[in-house]
Amino acid sequence: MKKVIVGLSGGVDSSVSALLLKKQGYEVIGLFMKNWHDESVTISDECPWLDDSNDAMLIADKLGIPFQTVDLSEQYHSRIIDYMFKEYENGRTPNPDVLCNREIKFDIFLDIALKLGADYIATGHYCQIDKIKKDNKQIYRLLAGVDNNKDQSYFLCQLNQKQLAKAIFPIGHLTKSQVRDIAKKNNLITANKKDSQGLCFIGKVKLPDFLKQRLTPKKGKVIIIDAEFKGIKVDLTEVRSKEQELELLSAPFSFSSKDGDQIGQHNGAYYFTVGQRKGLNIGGFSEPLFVIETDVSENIIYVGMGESHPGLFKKSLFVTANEIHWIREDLKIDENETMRIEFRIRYRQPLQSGTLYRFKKGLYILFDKPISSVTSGQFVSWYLDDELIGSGTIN
RNA sequence: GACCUGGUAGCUCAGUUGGUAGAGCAUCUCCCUUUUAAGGAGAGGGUCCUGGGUUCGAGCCCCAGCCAGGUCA
Repeated sequence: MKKVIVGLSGGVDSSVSALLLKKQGYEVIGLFMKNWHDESVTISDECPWLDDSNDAMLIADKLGIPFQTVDLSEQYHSRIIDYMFKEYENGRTPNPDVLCNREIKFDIFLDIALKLGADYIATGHYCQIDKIKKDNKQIYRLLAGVDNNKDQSYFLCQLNQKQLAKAIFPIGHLTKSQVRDIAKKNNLITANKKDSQGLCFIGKVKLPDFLKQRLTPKKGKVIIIDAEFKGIKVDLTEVRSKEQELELLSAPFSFSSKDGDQIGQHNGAYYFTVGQRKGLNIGGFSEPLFVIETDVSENIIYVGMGESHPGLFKKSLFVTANEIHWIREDLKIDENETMRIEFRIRYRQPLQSGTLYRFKKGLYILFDKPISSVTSGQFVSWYLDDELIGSGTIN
């Protein structure tokens, strides 16, 4: 009998995952990860993990499976929190939950599970794994969850073959409402529990407040860039190669404080991110203002008025060579090769179509249509149909 | 110094022939969502510059003053 260790979070998805594994005949063990202690930065009034671990325990009890708790907060701190602060400090916008899967759930947690003698680990993610044989080699495909509204493949975009080989996603073929129905029919106490939100393991936080723990407030200028400003237009007349064209199209704007009027002050450019609307605290305009660029070294925020301001849109993005990640290494393209793909640059974004271009320095994606708020530090993941085949950090 | 224009929610402004005020933006809350964002719904918020006067009644009319911007000497 194969042994599976399931990460029980105390939510309905992992509860049903454990239940289904049990019904499929696996030897199932529930493991609860505690990764965060500090309640001072969360918004919710109560101690979130205490309820969750309690629910996880009750589920394990109900299913008649062994249950354990592990405290990975030290590793979570060094691998996720530190990364987060470093990225924000550099003016990028990290995605800690993508990292959490790569570094915690499918690395440290996986190790623990293997040491406990597990054959697999399982989580309640809405995504699926498919196995194929190619050249006599076993290949694992990461597929989107059937529930189009809940597909969480994006958060697993940094996993590799080794990790996928050990992973089971028992609810990926179900919709959220089916999962809840199963939970109800089996009298699981988590059946009607609200979906978890906020940072994985930490919960809801107000980001600027969270960042203030380590990034000290610094007053700086907010400058408005006119929609007609010539520095926004990309001049392609002198372009000689595709690589050069893509470089220009994906480059960040290099505004200076003279390119527009100062309309206000902020408390630190690194608290803001491209595409952001709320929190600027500047009114008096006929349309909302959006951040179109932040300059952390000069501590300046550049904004534009209206959601269709040209400064919000990009035609291309770049991933440096060492940050390209292929889940399907057998499909990876070499230098000077291209590939038609679909992609998304954030969770729940509808898939966009575009073309990959691989050069020595890295990988470009040329979008079929301009995309708003392309944010450095975020992950782009690319797909063939519903299979996620690779990802990278947006430069 | 004279004249002109304006002083209405945090900001930018609208308020018809006088009947005790509105819009956008901002803010807050909720929803959505394993938080880059965005998006959706709702809410709060005004001595209508001050002091007089006319009127049953004034943000709107009259007078004086204060403040801001402008024009002319």
